[in-house]
Amino acid sequence: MEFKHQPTVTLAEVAEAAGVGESTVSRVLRNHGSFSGKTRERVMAAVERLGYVPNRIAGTLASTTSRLVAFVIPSLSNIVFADVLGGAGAVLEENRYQAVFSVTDYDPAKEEALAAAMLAWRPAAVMLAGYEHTEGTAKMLRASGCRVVELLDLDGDALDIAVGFSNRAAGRESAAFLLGRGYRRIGYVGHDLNRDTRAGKRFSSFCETLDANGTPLVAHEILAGPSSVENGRLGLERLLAWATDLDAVYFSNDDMALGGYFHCLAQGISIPSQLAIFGYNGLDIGRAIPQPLSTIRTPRVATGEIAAQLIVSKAPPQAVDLGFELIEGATA
Amino acid sequence: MEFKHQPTVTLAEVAEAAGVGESTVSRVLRNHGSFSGKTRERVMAAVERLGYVPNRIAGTLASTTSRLVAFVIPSLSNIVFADVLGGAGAVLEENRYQAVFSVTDYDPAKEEALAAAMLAWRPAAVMLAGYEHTEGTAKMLRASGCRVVELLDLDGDALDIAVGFSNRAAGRESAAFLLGRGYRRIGYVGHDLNRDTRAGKRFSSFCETLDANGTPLVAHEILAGPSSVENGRLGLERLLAWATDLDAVYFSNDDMALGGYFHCLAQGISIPSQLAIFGYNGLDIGRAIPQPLSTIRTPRVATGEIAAQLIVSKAPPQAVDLGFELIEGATA
DNA sequence: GCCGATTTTGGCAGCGCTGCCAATCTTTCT
DNA sequence: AGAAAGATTGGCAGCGCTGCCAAAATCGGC
Repeated sequence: MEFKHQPTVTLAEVAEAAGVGESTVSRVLRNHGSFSGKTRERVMAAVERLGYVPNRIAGTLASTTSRLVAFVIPSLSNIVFADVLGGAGAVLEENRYQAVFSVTDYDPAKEEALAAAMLAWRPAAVMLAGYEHTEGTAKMLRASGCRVVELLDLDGDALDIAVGFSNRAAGRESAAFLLGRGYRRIGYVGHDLNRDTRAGKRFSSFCETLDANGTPLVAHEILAGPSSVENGRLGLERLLAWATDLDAVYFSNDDMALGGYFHCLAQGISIPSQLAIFGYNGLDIGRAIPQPLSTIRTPRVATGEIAAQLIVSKAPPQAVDLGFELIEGATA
Repeated sequence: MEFKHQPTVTLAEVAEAAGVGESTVSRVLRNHGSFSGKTRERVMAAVERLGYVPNRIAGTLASTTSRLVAFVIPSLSNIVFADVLGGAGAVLEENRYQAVFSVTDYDPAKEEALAAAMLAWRPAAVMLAGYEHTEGTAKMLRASGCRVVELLDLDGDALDIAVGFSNRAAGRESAAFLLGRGYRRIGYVGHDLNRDTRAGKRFSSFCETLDANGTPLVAHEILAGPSSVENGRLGLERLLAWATDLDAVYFSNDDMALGGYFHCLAQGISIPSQLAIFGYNGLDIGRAIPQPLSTIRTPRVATGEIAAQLIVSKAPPQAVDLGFELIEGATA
């Protein structure tokens, strides 16, 4: 059994107490339509006296319009999604929208199930990470008629709105930067790419760029789990165990790169002279370590904000490229 | 204007298509009550054919029971709350509950407004951080009749359910640990304590413990902004500028402590011989740095999980102490 | 093949609010 | 003062679903 509410004050009771009609109370409370100043006062007094809290469930049903925005994100422990959620949440709050979320754990099947559960709330919009959805998910979203926002990726075809940046471009520019600095024997340390397809896109375009330069990737180490500092450390340790003459390593993101950085610190490998390190995301912590991390800063909070704004303002379908910024730190 | 849905399939249409009554469809879909196997098949076929997605708004209204759980948290960029949210979200998902959230930015007035907005959704429970709420918030929550869970703090009186651990005990044990290691000239670097009252509790009981030992806190530096690695670095730099003979520094949390650690690394201050560092939270990254951070590990994910379980299982009012673990790293 | 017990069903009144429309009250203008 | 134009109101039918209850179908045993 679900939780059953104790009897609460209803709009009808407020109307009764204020000696006005229900619709009048509704108008006053939503500040919509016209009513006199004294009516307003009487209604507000009754609301105050009875401690009335409007029932949004009923309101949403009656108006068949929704101010819910559903987020279906891969993970919350990954700061990236927390940032996006935070950025979007702030904008939605200002506009009296409500954010609902669920976490897929990078599992497409789970994404489909959760998206379906979300649609049952008849949200104004559903926000998801990236373009890689099951066919069922895509079909369901299209049929739902609600707005769909795909976040943090622009390499693909959007269902409706897309906000983010190109991961392929990020991979490409990372490679170009390292090549420009003269590094030639480059390795890669990453986490599970089947699940994090955006990291996969970065990696493949990174490799293509190296190939085009005639200096293909020398070695890579891919760990099964999610990205983490510890996995980054471990990954670099393993990579260096057999690829002994690397001059630079590209990491799937800053968490991993920090792990690599710490490994070097602990092993006395000097950065960047012996080994250069390059990350992805531009986390704040990367700027606070003794040698600021060379990385690409992504507009995570802005992605959430813009996405929310587009929904709130009922913008037409579009893809918004927020770009990213390459940060020349001290590690590469 | 809010988003208006395109006409969707309703339960009545499914009933019509399947040639059964509405209540029968409802029973089959919720797997509740009795119905024959062939009826089930016919209903499911119609559902499939029409692409029916139940409307939870209507269902919730009709049943006056809710499977929404509202989170009112101070911040999402602080990993602590993201962890709690993640832990709770997983459990709620399994039980077909839905998480809704909003972010107060550590502002009690905003918390009150957001709590009110949340109650309008008639959630089964509201989860908040700690005990420090405005009187209005407390009154509203009590009157709502919905379950209330206060998280991450046990030093105070719970409105209904509390899940977490004692921040005062954490502060005390941190002090005792440092004293036990022989440190006597101890300083503190923290972030805005008026807003983060849990950090405030740790700090005050930390100081009390030092006082009781006859070796009061030597110096402290409190930064205005939120906790961050950069603020930790800056805070320690400032502290050491005038408190030159400290032998240990207690930080308001691991983010700050990491900043301090990096400052020492960059300045060639050897840890812990010249200066010991102690944090709070037990973030993973603290274990991946060359010298594992000495800190207190808090059960953040478990806090969320347990809180969600108590709500799902309709547990009676109670305070659950999940404790914490002091980690003897290499920095103190 | 009939009767009571049990399982399946359908009908329909709400859940609490909003949207629409008609009714009432004020103003304003001639 | 009388009429037209506006400004305020209240009534009430839903929004789509669930809960309750009675009706219909099925079952079992003699």
